Amino acid sequence: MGTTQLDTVPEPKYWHLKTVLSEALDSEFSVGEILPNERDLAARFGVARATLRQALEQLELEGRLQRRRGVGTTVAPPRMGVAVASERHTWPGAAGDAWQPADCVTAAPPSTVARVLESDPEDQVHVVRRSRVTHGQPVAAELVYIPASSVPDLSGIDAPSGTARARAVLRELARLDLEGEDRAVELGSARADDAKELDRLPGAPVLVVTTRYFAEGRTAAVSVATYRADTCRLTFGDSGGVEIHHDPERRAS
Amino acid sequence: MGTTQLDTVPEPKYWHLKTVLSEALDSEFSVGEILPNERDLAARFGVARATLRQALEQLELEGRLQRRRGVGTTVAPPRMGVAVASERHTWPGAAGDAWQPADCVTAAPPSTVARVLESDPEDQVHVVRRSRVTHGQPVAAELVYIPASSVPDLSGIDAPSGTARARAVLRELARLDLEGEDRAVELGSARADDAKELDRLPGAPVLVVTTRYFAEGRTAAVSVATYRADTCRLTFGDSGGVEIHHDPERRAS
DNA sequence: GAGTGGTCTAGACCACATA
DNA sequence: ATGTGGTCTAGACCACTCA
Repeated sequence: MGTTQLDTVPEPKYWHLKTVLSEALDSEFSVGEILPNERDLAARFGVARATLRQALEQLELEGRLQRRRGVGTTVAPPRMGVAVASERHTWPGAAGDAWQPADCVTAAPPSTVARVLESDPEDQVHVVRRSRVTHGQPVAAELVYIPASSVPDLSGIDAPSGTARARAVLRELARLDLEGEDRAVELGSARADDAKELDRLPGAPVLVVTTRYFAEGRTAAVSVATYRADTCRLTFGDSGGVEIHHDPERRAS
Repeated sequence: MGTTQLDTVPEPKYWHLKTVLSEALDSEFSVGEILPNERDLAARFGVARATLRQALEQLELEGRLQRRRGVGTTVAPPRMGVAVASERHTWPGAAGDAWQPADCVTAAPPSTVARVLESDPEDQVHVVRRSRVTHGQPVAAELVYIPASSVPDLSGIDAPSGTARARAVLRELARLDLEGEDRAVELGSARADDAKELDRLPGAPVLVVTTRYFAEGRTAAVSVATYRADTCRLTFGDSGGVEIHHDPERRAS
């Protein structure tokens, strides 16, 4: 009878915990600071460690925390803006892009890539591996799939693999007239190899950016780039993550 | 001595489980089919339910599965391509956009929004709520923050709130000359209100798209759109998720 | 070797949908 | 009423980092 209806929707403990921790992070901690370990935190809040971990996982997903096995849990800096595309379309490897070619092999593409390349899944393509580092931190790993038909004249290149070959293949690709680009972003989880390169555990959340490059009336190349979802904010457009100050009066010393 | 080094890195059970399930989904299940319940599956694979759930969670994150409390786990259809931006810049609410205005209130924006609006966090702004439905399914919820200075002449509008007011405010905003746009995409987790609108549980993974609209040399409006990360693939560029067929010969029958 | 986060277990109860 | 997924517990052991 007298039960006031305050508990209409009993909030899960981990959700409430997340809110409390989130506010504590704002007010009582600064970037880089180390939190108490999970067992202590769980005891302090009077919950099981698994419940506490559920809250921490969400905060890590949101880029508020960084957890490293054997080390501890630290307060993460704000996500960095990473420019993914500007108004100008350019080939991968164009002057001044943020990627560093690592390797190039010849292999059959995954079926999903073969489909957008409109090629036979059996046909081998060039696969250029590149990585992207920002502020001394690895933020993305990329595979560029290039059909042989897009780089017809590879006669001058003798390196069978390695960064030299990667550079050469991209240079050859750039001889085509780029007619357009097309991008898609979706959530994924890091494969074991990507995870290693991104310094995360396998299964870590990543933002997968798939880019199609059009030339000669067809899809001339496809890139699949895997960004760390915890540390990156992908930016599109000319201002690319840089703060804009239209009003000169606000640019005070 | 005789120990062959096969177990260099003992793969976690849930990871192996995820791989096995993923392959089973490809070969033995079709879209919409219901999987056995978690207790049965766990027993079948000889693991605890929590471990099985860890694998299912990853598969759901990747958009392979859909789980609903009280119902069961089903095989998800491929993610739908959702056009987020095209080469042409347009104001929110422009003719033919995919959003449906729901409401409009006046409130102080969150501090993060106030910062990009370069406004005082205390200043109230118009907040238009919109939702986006594709293939009969809610895919995104959006809040558009519009400073009063961007819609100076609201004299003709008497509706204090509701969809009528939302439409009117957007119409007024569109009188400004749009000079540019700026987008950022990052991973987030659904707030309680968004989760409800997206038919998900709070904390569900979402892709947050923040758009700045520039006019009159400043940021005239900011939109924060929250897309379901499990079902959506965000597309950028003119082809917006639609398959392109450059070669007329392939447009058979 | 001590301390951290990561994995795993075997239970229990709850909220929700459906019949 | 039954069955589903969601939450929670109290342990255990493992992999990793670092002093």
